Amino acid sequence: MYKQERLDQIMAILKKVHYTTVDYLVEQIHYSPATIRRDLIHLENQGLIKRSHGGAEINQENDTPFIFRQHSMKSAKSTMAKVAASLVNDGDVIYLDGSSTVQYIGQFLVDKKDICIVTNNIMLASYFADNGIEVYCAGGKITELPGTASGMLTAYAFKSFSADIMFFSTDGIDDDGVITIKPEGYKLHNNAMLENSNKHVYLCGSDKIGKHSKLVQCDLSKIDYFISDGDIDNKTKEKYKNTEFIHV
Amino acid sequence: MYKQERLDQIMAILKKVHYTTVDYLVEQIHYSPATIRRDLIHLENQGLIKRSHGGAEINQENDTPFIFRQHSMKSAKSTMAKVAASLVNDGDVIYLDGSSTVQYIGQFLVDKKDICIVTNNIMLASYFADNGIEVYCAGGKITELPGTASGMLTAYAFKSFSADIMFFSTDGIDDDGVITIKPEGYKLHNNAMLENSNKHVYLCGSDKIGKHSKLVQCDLSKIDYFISDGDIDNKTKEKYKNTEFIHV
DNA sequence: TGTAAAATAATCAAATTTAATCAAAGTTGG
DNA sequence: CCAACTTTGATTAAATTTGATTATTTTACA
Repeated sequence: MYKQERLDQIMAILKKVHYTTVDYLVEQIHYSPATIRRDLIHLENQGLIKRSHGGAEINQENDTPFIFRQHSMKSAKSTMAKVAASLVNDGDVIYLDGSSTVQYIGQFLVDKKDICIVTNNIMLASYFADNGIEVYCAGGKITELPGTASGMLTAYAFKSFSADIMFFSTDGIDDDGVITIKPEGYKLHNNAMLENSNKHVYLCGSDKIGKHSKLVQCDLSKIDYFISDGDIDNKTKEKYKNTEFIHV
Repeated sequence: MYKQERLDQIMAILKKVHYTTVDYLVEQIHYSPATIRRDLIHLENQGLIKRSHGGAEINQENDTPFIFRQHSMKSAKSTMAKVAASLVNDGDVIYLDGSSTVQYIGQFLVDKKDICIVTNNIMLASYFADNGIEVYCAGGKITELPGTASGMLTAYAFKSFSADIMFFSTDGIDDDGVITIKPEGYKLHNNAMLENSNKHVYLCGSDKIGKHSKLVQCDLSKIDYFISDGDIDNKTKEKYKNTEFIHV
Protein backbone atom coordinates (compact mmCIF):
# COMPACT_ATOMS: atom_id res chain seq x y z
CA MET A 1 0.00 0.00 0.00
CA TYR A 2 1.28 3.45 -0.85
CA LYS A 3 1.80 5.93 1.90
CA GLN A 4 -0.72 8.36 0.45
CA GLU A 5 -3.32 5.62 0.35
CA ARG A 6 -2.82 5.03 4.05
CA LEU A 7 -3.06 8.74 4.78
CA ASP A 8 -6.30 8.90 2.80
CA GLN A 9 -7.68 5.98 4.75
CA ILE A 10 -6.88 7.67 8.03
CA MET A 11 -8.53 10.88 6.86
CA ALA A 12 -11.56 8.93 5.62
CA ILE A 13 -11.95 7.30 9.03
CA LEU A 14 -11.45 10.59 10.85
CA LYS A 15 -13.96 12.29 8.63
CA LYS A 16 -16.56 9.81 9.79
CA VAL A 17 -15.81 9.49 13.47
CA HIS A 18 -14.23 12.89 14.21
CA TYR A 19 -11.58 11.32 16.41
CA THR A 20 -9.94 7.93 16.72
CA THR A 21 -7.29 6.01 18.62
CA VAL A 22 -3.98 4.73 17.33
CA ASP A 23 -5.03 1.21 18.30
CA TYR A 24 -8.14 1.44 16.18
CA LEU A 25 -6.19 2.64 13.17
CA VAL A 26 -3.67 -0.16 13.61
CA GLU A 27 -6.53 -2.62 13.62
CA GLN A 28 -8.18 -1.08 10.57
CA ILE A 29 -5.15 -0.42 8.41
CA HIS A 30 -2.93 -3.35 9.49
CA TYR A 31 0.25 -1.37 9.98
CA SER A 32 2.39 -1.06 13.07
CA PRO A 33 1.69 1.59 15.70
CA ALA A 34 5.01 3.24 14.84
CA THR A 35 3.97 3.74 11.22
CA ILE A 36 0.51 4.94 12.14
CA ARG A 37 2.06 7.48 14.49
CA ARG A 38 4.41 8.69 11.79
CA ASP A 39 1.42 9.08 9.50
CA LEU A 40 -0.43 11.04 12.14
CA ILE A 41 2.59 13.30 12.62
CA HIS A 42 2.63 13.85 8.86
CA LEU A 43 -1.05 14.74 8.78
CA GLU A 44 -0.62 17.03 11.76
CA ASN A 45 2.19 18.89 10.00
CA GLN A 46 -0.14 19.42 7.08
CA GLY A 47 -2.62 20.92 9.51
CA LEU A 48 -5.25 18.31 8.71
CA ILE A 49 -5.53 16.76 12.15
CA LYS A 50 -4.67 17.42 15.76
CA ARG A 51 -2.86 14.72 17.66
CA SER A 52 -3.33 14.00 21.32
CA HIS A 53 -2.38 11.24 23.73
CA GLY A 54 -3.80 7.99 22.42
CA GLY A 55 -5.09 9.17 19.09
CA ALA A 56 -6.01 12.13 16.95
CA GLU A 57 -8.95 14.23 15.88
CA ILE A 58 -9.81 15.98 12.68
CA ASN A 59 -9.18 19.67 12.20
CA GLN A 60 -12.32 21.25 10.94
CA GLU A 61 -12.21 24.78 9.74
CA ASN A 62 -15.12 26.66 11.18
CA ASP A 63 -15.32 29.23 8.44
CA THR A 64 -15.35 27.15 5.30
CA PRO A 65 -18.39 24.95 4.94
CA PHE A 66 -17.45 21.68 6.60
CA ILE A 67 -18.62 19.79 3.59
CA PHE A 68 -15.67 20.94 1.49
CA ARG A 69 -12.80 20.74 3.93
CA GLN A 70 -9.38 21.29 2.46
CA HIS A 71 -8.04 17.79 2.73
CA SER A 72 -10.94 16.57 0.70
CA MET A 73 -9.56 18.38 -2.33
CA LYS A 74 -6.88 15.74 -2.58
CA SER A 75 -8.91 12.72 -1.69
CA ALA A 76 -10.32 10.11 -4.01
CA LYS A 77 -13.82 11.33 -3.31
CA SER A 78 -12.98 14.76 -4.55
CA THR A 79 -11.42 13.40 -7.72
CA MET A 80 -14.46 11.28 -8.40
CA ALA A 81 -16.67 14.28 -7.70
CA LYS A 82 -14.81 16.42 -10.21
CA VAL A 83 -15.21 13.81 -12.95
CA ALA A 84 -18.86 13.36 -12.01
CA ALA A 85 -19.51 17.10 -12.24
CA SER A 86 -18.11 17.13 -15.78
CA LEU A 87 -21.09 15.02 -16.84
CA VAL A 88 -23.44 17.90 -16.01
CA ASN A 89 -24.61 20.26 -18.74
CA ASP A 90 -25.78 23.82 -18.31
CA GLY A 91 -29.52 23.89 -17.76
CA ASP A 92 -29.71 20.41 -16.23
CA VAL A 93 -32.03 19.40 -13.46
CA ILE A 94 -29.86 17.40 -11.07
CA TYR A 95 -30.62 14.90 -8.33
CA LEU A 96 -27.99 14.61 -5.59
CA ASP A 97 -28.43 12.00 -2.90
CA GLY A 98 -27.48 12.53 0.74
CA SER A 99 -24.26 10.53 0.77
CA SER A 100 -21.00 12.08 1.85
CA THR A 101 -19.42 11.06 -1.43
CA VAL A 102 -21.94 12.92 -3.54
CA GLN A 103 -21.63 15.88 -1.23
CA TYR A 104 -18.25 16.64 -2.77
CA ILE A 105 -19.82 17.28 -6.15
CA GLY A 106 -21.34 20.49 -4.85
CA GLN A 107 -18.21 22.59 -5.13
CA PHE A 108 -17.80 21.67 -8.82
CA LEU A 109 -21.34 22.63 -9.77
CA VAL A 110 -21.50 26.25 -8.66
CA ASP A 111 -20.07 27.43 -11.99
CA LYS A 112 -22.69 25.71 -14.13
CA LYS A 113 -25.31 27.93 -15.69
CA ASP A 114 -29.03 27.69 -15.12
CA ILE A 115 -28.98 24.39 -13.28
CA CYS A 116 -31.55 23.23 -10.77
CA ILE A 117 -30.61 20.99 -7.85
CA VAL A 118 -32.84 18.61 -5.94
CA THR A 119 -31.23 16.98 -2.92
CA ASN A 120 -32.07 15.37 0.41
CA ASN A 121 -28.82 16.59 1.97
CA ILE A 122 -29.81 19.70 3.86
CA MET A 123 -26.30 21.09 4.13
CA LEU A 124 -25.88 20.82 0.38
CA ALA A 125 -29.22 22.54 -0.12
CA SER A 126 -28.06 25.33 2.12
CA TYR A 127 -24.75 25.57 0.26
CA PHE A 128 -26.38 25.92 -3.15
CA ALA A 129 -28.89 28.46 -1.84
CA ASP A 130 -25.98 30.51 -0.49
CA ASN A 131 -24.41 30.43 -3.93
CA GLY A 132 -27.51 31.61 -5.71
CA ILE A 133 -28.33 28.32 -7.38
CA GLU A 134 -31.93 27.18 -7.70
CA VAL A 135 -32.30 24.36 -5.20
CA TYR A 136 -35.08 22.20 -3.84
CA CYS A 137 -34.65 20.34 -0.59
CA ALA A 138 -36.30 16.94 -0.56
CA GLY A 139 -37.65 16.83 2.98
CA GLY A 140 -38.33 13.93 5.30
CA LYS A 141 -37.09 12.46 8.51
CA ILE A 142 -33.54 13.59 9.24
CA THR A 143 -31.75 10.37 10.02
CA GLU A 144 -28.02 10.77 10.06
CA LEU A 145 -25.19 13.23 9.84
CA PRO A 146 -24.61 15.19 7.79
CA GLY A 147 -28.34 15.98 7.82
CA THR A 148 -29.89 13.58 5.40
CA ALA A 149 -33.63 13.26 4.87
CA SER A 150 -35.10 9.88 4.06
CA GLY A 151 -38.33 7.97 3.85
CA MET A 152 -41.76 8.43 2.28
CA LEU A 153 -41.75 12.20 2.17
CA THR A 154 -38.33 12.26 0.60
CA ALA A 155 -39.43 9.79 -2.04
CA TYR A 156 -42.51 11.92 -2.73
CA ALA A 157 -40.33 14.96 -3.28
CA PHE A 158 -38.08 13.19 -5.77
CA LYS A 159 -41.15 11.84 -7.56
CA SER A 160 -42.34 15.43 -8.03
CA PHE A 161 -39.48 16.27 -10.38
CA SER A 162 -37.98 14.89 -13.52
CA ALA A 163 -34.21 15.15 -13.57
CA ASP A 164 -31.72 15.01 -16.41
CA ILE A 165 -29.07 13.40 -14.29
CA MET A 166 -28.79 11.79 -10.91
CA PHE A 167 -25.77 11.20 -8.68
CA PHE A 168 -25.76 8.67 -5.91
CA SER A 169 -23.55 6.48 -3.79
CA THR A 170 -24.42 3.66 -1.42
CA ASP A 171 -22.60 1.33 0.94
CA GLY A 172 -21.09 -0.73 -1.86
CA ILE A 173 -21.51 -3.15 -4.70
CA ASP A 174 -21.30 -6.92 -4.89
CA ASP A 175 -22.33 -9.53 -7.44
CA ASP A 176 -25.99 -8.73 -6.90
CA GLY A 177 -25.50 -5.10 -7.87
CA VAL A 178 -25.61 -1.87 -5.91
CA ILE A 179 -26.22 -2.71 -2.28
CA THR A 180 -27.02 -0.68 0.79
CA ILE A 181 -26.90 -1.48 4.46
CA LYS A 182 -28.98 1.57 5.34
CA PRO A 183 -32.56 1.23 6.57
CA GLU A 184 -35.22 0.50 4.03
CA GLY A 185 -36.32 4.11 3.89
CA TYR A 186 -33.23 4.81 1.84
CA LYS A 187 -34.26 2.32 -0.81
CA LEU A 188 -37.58 4.12 -1.11
CA HIS A 189 -36.21 7.51 -2.02
CA ASN A 190 -33.29 6.12 -3.98
CA ASN A 191 -35.76 4.26 -6.14
CA ALA A 192 -37.78 7.43 -6.58
CA MET A 193 -34.63 9.18 -7.78
CA LEU A 194 -33.77 6.36 -10.17
CA GLU A 195 -37.23 6.24 -11.68
CA ASN A 196 -37.53 9.97 -12.22
CA SER A 197 -34.20 10.77 -13.75
CA ASN A 198 -32.62 10.17 -17.11
CA LYS A 199 -28.94 9.46 -16.60
CA HIS A 200 -27.72 7.61 -13.50
CA VAL A 201 -24.24 8.20 -12.16
CA TYR A 202 -22.96 5.97 -9.39
CA LEU A 203 -19.91 6.92 -7.33
CA CYS A 204 -18.09 4.08 -5.65
CA GLY A 205 -15.02 4.44 -3.46
CA SER A 206 -12.52 1.60 -3.81
CA ASP A 207 -13.23 0.48 -0.26
CA LYS A 208 -16.81 -0.25 -1.19
CA ILE A 209 -16.18 -2.73 -3.97
CA GLY A 210 -17.18 -6.25 -2.96
CA LYS A 211 -19.15 -5.33 0.15
CA HIS A 212 -22.09 -7.59 0.89
CA SER A 213 -25.56 -6.91 2.19
CA LYS A 214 -28.99 -8.44 1.90
CA LEU A 215 -30.51 -5.14 0.79
CA VAL A 216 -30.02 -4.64 -2.94
CA GLN A 217 -30.70 -1.14 -4.24
CA CYS A 218 -30.63 -1.90 -7.95
CA ASP A 219 -28.93 -3.83 -10.69
CA LEU A 220 -25.75 -2.43 -12.23
CA SER A 221 -27.57 -2.27 -15.56
CA LYS A 222 -29.42 0.77 -14.18
CA ILE A 223 -26.13 2.64 -13.94
CA ASP A 224 -25.04 4.74 -16.90
CA TYR A 225 -21.77 5.94 -15.44
CA PHE A 226 -19.85 4.02 -12.81
CA ILE A 227 -17.14 6.23 -11.31
CA SER A 228 -14.59 4.69 -8.96
CA ASP A 229 -10.99 4.98 -7.84
CA GLY A 230 -10.85 1.20 -7.56
CA ASP A 231 -10.74 -1.56 -10.15
CA ILE A 232 -13.72 -3.53 -11.39
CA ASP A 233 -13.04 -7.03 -12.67
CA ASN A 234 -13.44 -7.56 -16.38
CA LYS A 235 -16.19 -10.14 -15.94
CA THR A 236 -18.43 -7.47 -14.46
CA LYS A 237 -17.50 -5.01 -17.19
CA GLU A 238 -18.40 -7.60 -19.81
CA LYS A 239 -21.72 -8.30 -18.18
CA TYR A 240 -22.81 -4.65 -18.13
CA LYS A 241 -21.88 -3.43 -21.57
CA ASN A 242 -24.18 -0.39 -21.37
CA THR A 243 -22.49 0.93 -18.27
CA GLU A 244 -19.53 3.22 -18.76
CA PHE A 245 -16.88 2.41 -16.16
CA ILE A 246 -14.73 5.44 -15.37
CA HIS A 247 -11.57 4.89 -13.38
CA VAL A 248 -10.13 7.98 -11.69
CA MET B 1 -11.57 5.02 25.94
CA TYR B 2 -10.04 8.00 24.20
CA LYS B 3 -9.94 11.13 26.30
CA GLN B 4 -11.85 13.27 23.83
CA GLU B 5 -14.57 10.67 23.70
CA ARG B 6 -15.01 10.98 27.44
CA LEU B 7 -15.09 14.77 27.23
CA ASP B 8 -17.72 14.55 24.51
CA GLN B 9 -19.80 12.19 26.62
CA ILE B 10 -19.69 14.59 29.54
CA MET B 11 -20.70 17.49 27.30
CA ALA B 12 -23.49 15.41 25.78
CA ILE B 13 -24.85 14.64 29.23
CA LEU B 14 -24.54 18.26 30.31
CA LYS B 15 -26.33 19.46 27.20
CA LYS B 16 -29.33 17.41 28.22
CA VAL B 17 -29.44 17.95 31.96
CA HIS B 18 -27.57 21.28 32.37
CA TYR B 19 -26.22 20.20 35.75
CA THR B 20 -24.76 16.89 36.86
CA THR B 21 -22.78 15.40 39.73
CA VAL B 22 -19.38 13.78 39.64
CA ASP B 23 -20.91 10.59 41.03
CA TYR B 24 -23.41 10.42 38.20
CA LEU B 25 -20.69 10.86 35.61
CA VAL B 26 -18.58 8.16 37.28
CA GLU B 27 -21.54 5.83 37.08
CA GLN B 28 -22.29 6.67 33.45
CA ILE B 29 -18.78 6.74 32.06
CA HIS B 30 -17.12 4.10 34.26
CA TYR B 31 -14.02 6.06 35.12
CA SER B 32 -12.68 7.02 38.52
CA PRO B 33 -13.80 10.22 40.25
CA ALA B 34 -10.24 11.53 39.95
CA THR B 35 -10.30 11.22 36.18
CA ILE B 36 -13.76 12.69 35.89
CA ARG B 37 -12.65 15.67 37.97
CA ARG B 38 -9.59 16.16 35.79
CA ASP B 39 -11.87 16.09 32.76
CA LEU B 40 -14.17 18.66 34.32
CA ILE B 41 -11.19 20.92 35.07
CA HIS B 42 -10.16 20.56 31.44
CA LEU B 43 -13.63 21.48 30.20
CA GLU B 44 -13.76 24.40 32.59
CA ASN B 45 -10.46 25.72 31.25
CA GLN B 46 -11.94 25.56 27.81
CA GLY B 47 -14.81 27.64 29.07
CA LEU B 48 -17.37 25.00 28.21
CA ILE B 49 -18.64 24.35 31.72
CA LYS B 50 -18.65 25.83 35.20
CA ARG B 51 -17.61 23.57 38.02
CA SER B 52 -19.12 23.67 41.48
CA HIS B 53 -18.87 21.55 44.58
CA GLY B 54 -20.18 18.12 43.68
CA GLY B 55 -20.58 18.57 39.98
CA ALA B 56 -20.69 20.97 37.10
CA GLU B 57 -23.07 22.88 34.89
CA ILE B 58 -22.94 23.77 31.26
CA ASN B 59 -21.95 27.20 30.05
CA GLN B 60 -25.04 28.19 28.14
CA GLU B 61 -23.54 31.05 26.20
CA ASN B 62 -20.82 28.96 24.66
CA ASP B 63 -23.26 26.18 24.02
CA THR B 64 -25.43 28.41 21.89
CA PRO B 65 -25.03 27.29 18.29
CA PHE B 66 -24.09 29.86 15.74
CA ILE B 67 -27.59 30.11 14.37
CA PHE B 68 -28.74 31.58 17.65
CA ARG B 69 -25.77 33.89 18.06
CA GLN B 70 -26.58 36.39 15.36
CA HIS B 71 -28.15 38.65 17.93
CA SER B 72 -27.63 38.90 21.63
CA MET B 73 -29.39 36.50 23.94
CA LYS B 74 -31.17 39.38 25.52
CA SER B 75 -32.96 40.44 22.40
CA ALA B 76 -36.72 40.59 22.25
CA LYS B 77 -36.78 37.64 19.89
CA SER B 78 -35.00 35.46 22.39
CA THR B 79 -37.31 36.50 25.20
CA MET B 80 -40.37 35.77 23.10
CA ALA B 81 -38.84 32.44 22.10
CA LYS B 82 -38.32 31.43 25.71
CA VAL B 83 -41.94 32.17 26.59
CA ALA B 84 -43.09 30.38 23.47
CA ALA B 85 -41.09 27.28 24.34
CA SER B 86 -42.77 27.11 27.73
CA LEU B 87 -46.03 26.33 25.95
CA VAL B 88 -44.59 23.05 24.72
CA ASN B 89 -45.26 19.81 26.59
CA ASP B 90 -43.16 16.68 26.59
CA GLY B 91 -44.24 14.37 23.80
CA ASP B 92 -45.60 17.15 21.57
CA VAL B 93 -45.43 17.17 17.81
CA ILE B 94 -44.33 20.70 16.94
CA TYR B 95 -44.48 22.77 13.78
CA LEU B 96 -41.83 25.50 13.46
CA ASP B 97 -41.96 27.83 10.49
CA GLY B 98 -38.88 29.14 8.73
CA SER B 99 -38.85 32.66 10.15
CA SER B 100 -35.83 34.01 11.96
CA THR B 101 -38.00 34.78 14.98
CA VAL B 102 -39.16 31.22 15.40
CA GLN B 103 -35.61 30.01 14.88
CA TYR B 104 -34.77 31.25 18.37
CA ILE B 105 -37.18 28.77 19.91
CA GLY B 106 -34.89 25.89 18.97
CA GLN B 107 -32.43 26.33 21.80
CA PHE B 108 -35.21 26.19 24.39
CA LEU B 109 -36.67 22.95 23.08
CA VAL B 110 -33.67 20.62 23.31
CA ASP B 111 -34.51 19.76 26.93
CA LYS B 112 -38.04 18.60 26.19
CA LYS B 113 -38.62 14.88 26.26
CA ASP B 114 -39.89 12.81 23.38
CA ILE B 115 -40.84 15.70 21.13
CA CYS B 116 -41.01 15.61 17.37
CA ILE B 117 -40.21 18.66 15.27
CA VAL B 118 -41.42 19.44 11.78
CA THR B 119 -39.88 22.53 10.21
CA ASN B 120 -39.09 24.09 6.86
CA ASN B 121 -36.00 25.83 8.24
CA ILE B 122 -33.14 23.58 7.21
CA MET B 123 -30.66 25.01 9.71
CA LEU B 124 -33.10 24.31 12.52
CA ALA B 125 -33.64 20.78 11.21
CA SER B 126 -29.90 20.24 11.24
CA TYR B 127 -29.65 21.66 14.74
CA PHE B 128 -32.27 19.34 16.19
CA ALA B 129 -30.77 16.34 14.42
CA ASP B 130 -27.42 17.19 15.99
CA ASN B 131 -29.06 17.20 19.38
CA GLY B 132 -30.68 13.82 18.97
CA ILE B 133 -34.21 15.12 18.62
CA GLU B 134 -36.62 13.51 16.16
CA VAL B 135 -36.99 16.00 13.34
CA TYR B 136 -38.62 16.11 9.95
CA CYS B 137 -37.56 18.65 7.38
CA ALA B 138 -40.41 19.97 5.28
CA GLY B 139 -38.75 20.22 1.91
CA GLY B 140 -39.38 22.49 -1.03
CA LYS B 141 -37.77 25.29 -2.90
CA ILE B 142 -35.12 27.03 -0.82
CA THR B 143 -35.98 30.67 -1.15
CA GLU B 144 -34.21 32.81 1.35
CA LEU B 145 -31.73 32.85 4.15
CA PRO B 146 -31.60 31.25 6.55
CA GLY B 147 -32.44 28.31 4.27
CA THR B 148 -36.19 28.23 4.24
CA ALA B 149 -38.22 25.87 2.08
CA SER B 150 -41.53 27.01 0.71
CA GLY B 151 -44.21 26.19 -1.80
CA MET B 152 -46.29 23.21 -2.76
CA LEU B 153 -43.90 20.53 -1.56
CA THR B 154 -43.51 22.26 1.77
CA ALA B 155 -47.25 22.47 2.16
CA TYR B 156 -47.56 18.78 1.29
CA ALA B 157 -45.06 17.92 4.00
CA PHE B 158 -46.93 19.87 6.67
CA LYS B 159 -50.19 18.27 5.56
CA SER B 160 -48.64 14.86 6.18
CA PHE B 161 -48.47 15.45 9.92
CA SER B 162 -50.79 16.46 12.70
CA ALA B 163 -49.15 18.70 15.23
CA ASP B 164 -50.06 19.55 18.79
CA ILE B 165 -48.68 23.05 18.54
CA MET B 166 -47.42 25.36 15.84
CA PHE B 167 -45.15 28.40 16.02
CA PHE B 168 -45.01 31.00 13.30
CA SER B 169 -44.19 34.57 12.58
CA THR B 170 -44.85 36.70 9.52
CA ASP B 171 -44.14 40.21 8.36
CA GLY B 172 -46.71 41.78 10.62
CA ILE B 173 -50.31 42.34 11.65
CA ASP B 174 -52.78 45.02 10.77
CA ASP B 175 -56.55 45.40 11.15
CA ASP B 176 -57.15 42.63 8.64
CA GLY B 177 -55.21 40.10 10.70
CA VAL B 178 -51.88 38.42 10.25
CA ILE B 179 -50.30 39.68 7.06
CA THR B 180 -47.31 38.66 5.01
CA ILE B 181 -45.45 40.38 2.23
CA LYS B 182 -43.70 37.16 1.24
CA PRO B 183 -44.53 35.45 -2.05
CA GLU B 184 -47.70 33.46 -2.20
CA GLY B 185 -45.88 30.17 -1.71
CA TYR B 186 -45.54 31.11 1.92
CA LYS B 187 -49.28 31.39 2.35
CA LEU B 188 -49.62 27.88 0.98
CA HIS B 189 -47.45 26.16 3.53
CA ASN B 190 -48.45 28.46 6.37
CA ASN B 191 -52.05 27.48 5.74
CA ALA B 192 -51.09 23.82 5.71
CA MET B 193 -49.46 24.30 9.10
CA LEU B 194 -52.49 26.12 10.49
CA GLU B 195 -54.93 23.49 9.29
CA ASN B 196 -52.97 20.54 10.60
CA SER B 197 -52.12 21.70 14.07
CA ASN B 198 -54.04 22.12 17.28
CA LYS B 199 -52.67 25.18 19.07
CA HIS B 200 -51.40 28.18 17.09
CA VAL B 201 -48.74 30.44 18.56
CA TYR B 202 -47.89 33.65 16.75
CA LEU B 203 -44.71 35.60 17.55
CA CYS B 204 -44.77 39.26 16.67
CA GLY B 205 -41.91 41.67 17.22
CA SER B 206 -43.05 45.17 18.21
CA ASP B 207 -41.79 46.57 14.91
CA LYS B 208 -44.28 44.45 13.04
CA ILE B 209 -47.44 45.74 14.67
CA GLY B 210 -49.49 47.79 12.24
CA LYS B 211 -47.68 46.82 9.05
CA HIS B 212 -49.83 46.70 5.96
CA SER B 213 -49.93 44.36 2.99
CA LYS B 214 -52.48 43.09 0.54
CA LEU B 215 -51.62 39.48 1.37
CA VAL B 216 -53.49 38.32 4.45
CA GLN B 217 -52.35 35.07 6.01
CA CYS B 218 -55.19 34.54 8.43
CA ASP B 219 -57.51 36.16 10.88
CA LEU B 220 -56.34 36.82 14.45
CA SER B 221 -59.09 34.50 15.67
CA LYS B 222 -56.99 31.62 14.46
CA ILE B 223 -54.28 32.54 16.95
CA ASP B 224 -54.38 30.90 20.37
CA TYR B 225 -51.33 32.64 21.81
CA PHE B 226 -50.12 36.01 20.61
CA ILE B 227 -46.62 36.67 21.95
CA SER B 228 -45.11 40.12 21.48
CA ASP B 229 -42.78 42.62 23.08
CA GLY B 230 -45.04 45.41 21.82
CA ASP B 231 -48.47 46.62 22.90
CA ILE B 232 -51.73 45.67 21.27
CA ASP B 233 -54.57 48.14 21.54
CA ASN B 234 -57.48 47.14 23.74
CA LYS B 235 -59.95 47.27 20.90
CA THR B 236 -58.16 44.40 19.21
CA LYS B 237 -57.91 42.49 22.46
CA GLU B 238 -61.66 42.93 22.98
CA LYS B 239 -62.40 41.71 19.49
CA TYR B 240 -60.41 38.50 19.85
CA LYS B 241 -61.44 37.21 23.25
CA ASN B 242 -60.25 33.65 22.55
CA THR B 243 -56.72 34.77 21.85
CA GLU B 244 -54.36 34.98 24.77
CA PHE B 245 -52.15 38.06 24.39
CA ILE B 246 -48.80 37.59 26.11
CA HIS B 247 -46.60 40.63 26.60
CA VAL B 248 -42.94 39.92 27.26
C1' DT C 1 -20.47 28.84 65.12
C1' DG C 2 -18.81 24.16 65.52
C1' DT C 3 -18.75 19.54 63.94
C1' DA C 4 -19.50 15.61 60.95
C1' DA C 5 -20.01 14.26 56.30
C1' DA C 6 -18.87 14.83 51.74
C1' DA C 7 -16.17 16.49 48.01
C1' DT C 8 -11.89 18.11 46.22
C1' DA C 9 -6.90 18.56 45.83
C1' DA C 10 -2.34 16.64 46.14
C1' DT C 11 0.62 12.89 45.74
C1' DC C 12 2.45 8.65 44.05
C1' DA C 13 2.82 4.13 41.82
C1' DA C 14 1.13 1.38 37.97
C1' DA C 15 -0.35 1.20 33.36
C1' DT C 16 -0.45 3.02 28.98
C1' DT C 17 1.27 5.81 25.18
C1' DT C 18 4.81 8.16 22.76
C1' DA C 19 9.59 9.32 21.20
C1' DA C 20 14.10 7.85 19.95
C1' DT C 21 17.01 4.59 18.06
C1' DC C 22 18.42 0.96 15.08
C1' DA C 23 18.38 -2.94 11.99
C1' DA C 24 15.88 -5.05 8.20
C1' DA C 25 13.22 -4.58 4.08
C1' DG C 26 12.03 -2.08 0.16
C1' DT C 27 13.00 1.73 -3.66
C1' DT C 28 15.48 4.48 -6.69
C1' DG C 29 19.04 5.91 -9.85
C1' DG C 30 23.16 5.14 -12.05
C1' DC D 1 23.44 -5.22 -10.10
C1' DC D 2 24.89 -2.43 -6.56
C1' DA D 3 25.04 1.53 -3.53
C1' DA D 4 22.47 5.27 -1.48
C1' DC D 5 18.27 6.44 0.29
C1' DT D 6 13.70 5.77 2.33
C1' DT D 7 10.32 3.27 4.85
C1' DT D 8 8.96 0.04 8.21
C1' DG D 9 8.69 -2.51 12.60
C1' DA D 10 10.89 -3.76 16.94
C1' DT D 11 13.08 -2.29 21.16
C1' DT D 12 13.71 0.56 24.92
C1' DA D 13 13.64 4.98 27.44
C1' DA D 14 10.79 8.97 28.43
C1' DA D 15 6.40 11.07 29.04
C1' DT D 16 1.55 11.00 29.98
C1' DT D 17 -2.58 9.28 31.97
C1' DT D 18 -5.01 6.84 35.40
C1' DG D 19 -6.73 5.26 39.92
C1' DA D 20 -5.78 4.74 44.80
C1' DT D 21 -4.46 6.95 49.01
C1' DT D 22 -4.24 10.68 52.05
C1' DA D 23 -4.67 15.55 53.29
C1' DT D 24 -7.35 19.65 52.76
C1' DT D 25 -11.39 22.21 51.77
C1' DT D 26 -16.27 22.87 51.41
C1' DT D 27 -20.97 21.99 52.73
C1' DA D 28 -24.92 20.79 55.71
C1' DC D 29 -27.03 21.14 59.86
C1' DA D 30 -27.63 21.32 64.67
